[in-house]
Amino acid sequence: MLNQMVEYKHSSLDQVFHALADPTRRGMLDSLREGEKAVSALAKPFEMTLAGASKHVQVLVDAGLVLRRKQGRSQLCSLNQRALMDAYGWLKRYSEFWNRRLDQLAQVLDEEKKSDE
Amino acid sequence: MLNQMVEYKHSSLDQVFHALADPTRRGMLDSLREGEKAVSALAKPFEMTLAGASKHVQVLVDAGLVLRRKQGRSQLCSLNQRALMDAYGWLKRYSEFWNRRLDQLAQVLDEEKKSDE
DNA sequence: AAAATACTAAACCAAGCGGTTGACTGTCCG
DNA sequence: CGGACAGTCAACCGCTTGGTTTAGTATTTT
Repeated sequence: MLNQMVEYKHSSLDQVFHALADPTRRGMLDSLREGEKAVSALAKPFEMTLAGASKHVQVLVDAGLVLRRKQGRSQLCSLNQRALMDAYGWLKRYSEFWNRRLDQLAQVLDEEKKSDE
Repeated sequence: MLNQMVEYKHSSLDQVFHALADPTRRGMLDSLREGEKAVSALAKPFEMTLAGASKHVQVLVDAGLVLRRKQGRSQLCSLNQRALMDAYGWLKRYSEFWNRRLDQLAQVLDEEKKSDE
């Protein structure tokens, strides 16, 4: 529980977006949408040593995007909603920005249409 | 193996998320929501040389997040919707993933509630 | 007990990043 | 015209990144 609180300390958006900026890591997240997977299973689709893949997983965990739990000699990974939603929420403001602009545009076009008639 | 990576290779998402991973650049995007601004105006809030800020703007332009047009000796920058929406769209899949999971959870809880009654 | 599996840690390397300075190109103004 | 202003370019610097190899620790299998 202390872990959970400390996990998202400072400016996590830096870490989250950085983690998302790599195609291997985005591929791993995609893969995790199918369910919990071991590190070696996540690594399989990529031409890379296990050690390399393990480092990518660590980046995802540090960013709070992925949770890891030990089971036997495996580390089972799963998606963590929190950090993804942080990034999603940040971008949402821009979606709202553009929807507003598009609404304004629609309004302008409507006015023009009316004055045409 | 590499085939499965092809989907993400050369992806502009790399550039977009990389651009978003820096607080200075996110600050510039925020600033641009107020409207078109010159590079020097974008640079002002940050303790940084103009040359440094100019490089950040270049990263945003390369990622397709910002448009630049010349006016006199100024370069006027504005938000570009496309790349932001690419990133937003990518993350949206995870929002859908979690909504689905939450729906399932709600359903399970509903079932439990019914059998309690 | 021995061997195989699933990782992580550490050291290393080339390439890239964020930042600076200094020189340069245009553009505006007195 | 000659400065001042807005910005980019190029070289450089220290640090980080993505990848490797090699070694080591648990854990499972035989």
